[in-house]
Amino acid sequence: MAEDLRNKLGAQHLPLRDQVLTALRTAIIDGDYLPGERLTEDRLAEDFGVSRNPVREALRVAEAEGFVVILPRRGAVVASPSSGTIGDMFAVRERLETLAARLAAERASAADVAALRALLDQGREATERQDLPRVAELNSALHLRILQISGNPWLSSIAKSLYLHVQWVFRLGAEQRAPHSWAEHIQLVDAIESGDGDRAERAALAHLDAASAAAYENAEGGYGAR
Amino acid sequence: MAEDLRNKLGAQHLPLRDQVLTALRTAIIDGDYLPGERLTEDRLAEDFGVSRNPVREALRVAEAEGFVVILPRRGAVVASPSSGTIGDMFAVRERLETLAARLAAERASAADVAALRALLDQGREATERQDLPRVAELNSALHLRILQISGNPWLSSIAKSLYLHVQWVFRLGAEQRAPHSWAEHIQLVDAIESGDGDRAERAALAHLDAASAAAYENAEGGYGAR
DNA sequence: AAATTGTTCTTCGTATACACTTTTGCCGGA
DNA sequence: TCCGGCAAAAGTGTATACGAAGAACAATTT
Repeated sequence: MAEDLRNKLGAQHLPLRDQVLTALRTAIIDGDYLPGERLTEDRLAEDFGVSRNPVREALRVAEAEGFVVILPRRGAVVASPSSGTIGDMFAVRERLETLAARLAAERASAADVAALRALLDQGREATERQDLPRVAELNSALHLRILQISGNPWLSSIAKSLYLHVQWVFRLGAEQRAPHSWAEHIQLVDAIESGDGDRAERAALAHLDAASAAAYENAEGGYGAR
Repeated sequence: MAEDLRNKLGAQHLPLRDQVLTALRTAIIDGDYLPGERLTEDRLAEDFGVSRNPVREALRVAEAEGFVVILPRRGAVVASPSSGTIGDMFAVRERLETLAARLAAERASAADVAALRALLDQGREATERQDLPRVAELNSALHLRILQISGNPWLSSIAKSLYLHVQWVFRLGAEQRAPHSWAEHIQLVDAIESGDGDRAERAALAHLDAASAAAYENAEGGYGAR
């Protein structure tokens, strides 16, 4: 069986449109392109060094993901993360991530738990080093991993896109909460390891409530501008 | 603010890519393009009578929505609705739509309830006429409306895309359950009208459990083919 | 029969063109 | 000065063509 499709030449070829999409997302999340900013196709094409076509295709997906808003004949502008309030986002996360925690608890293998523990360690270390961007990154990695362990592809794909927005809100403000939340992560992983779905769900809920409260506090000043 | 952007001339112009996307989705949902079928850009362009560009852009979004799978350098094939099992889908719907029902109960205006009742009536009538496609359509319309009434844009947008897949599974099999489920819909709308969030959530849950059971029964034979 | 080579089909990206809309900036007039 | 309106500029939407590269499949050779 020549099942080496994974290593075929073309399979590892990342189409430009995907690279552009990734670059565009990170640029938006990192605040290089600010909410409300106009994104003309020519400008993006130049920024990324490609032609208009890959840019256009990336823009359509970015729109579907909610990172840009496209008005017919007027072009794309960076969406406002506040549109779709923070509270609404947390309400959905609460439903989704608690389910993920429960499923993960019921299905996690020893290897899965080990991977989570490893992330936990790296997170603690990064926290000690006060490396906030890294902490935020590991925070995302941990949650994404739990989603994946849950084994529910719908959950996983929905939450993945949702989580990019979480990061966006995070970066624009409450990054300093990340260290604080790390203790809750340990509770969550412990609960998953125990295999107790109810307990895992409770831990996830507690974590989200705390994060939500912090986000609100932090948002008092920040958003809604434009 | 003179935010009359909605009624500007160009604003009501539907770009071809959007029309193509809609047509593509319905073609897939209706089974005109079958799971596993190869979709070459030229073929689609010809089918829809447009050039390749709008097709490509529509394909990227369809991929993001999970209706097609795109393999680099090999093109797009229609996804299998079974990928991401039915059970997984219902698990997510349960979390999301119960929340929607609760929020809708808490926020529904009299006009909202009236709109739901109107859909209910149309549904009853279509059921009596044994017009199954129409019943399925109204079923979606009702659920989508509840989502919208919930007022949570995240919930709404996520569930909207999820619901297209629900329809897909539906059409490929369990369409005959729709009439049966109509009684549950009445319960649900009653609960929403009452303003009792808990009760609405319970009604939504009951509805989903019944739908899930029916889907399972119906799926025994059907999917996973190819 | 197995391996190799060619041929063809497609996708991917670029470039170009052009119609049509929106935006902008300028101008003259009140 | 401020206003309205008009014309140029900018930008999107769509179509088309072309070349490069990979994948699929058939033909050929070993």
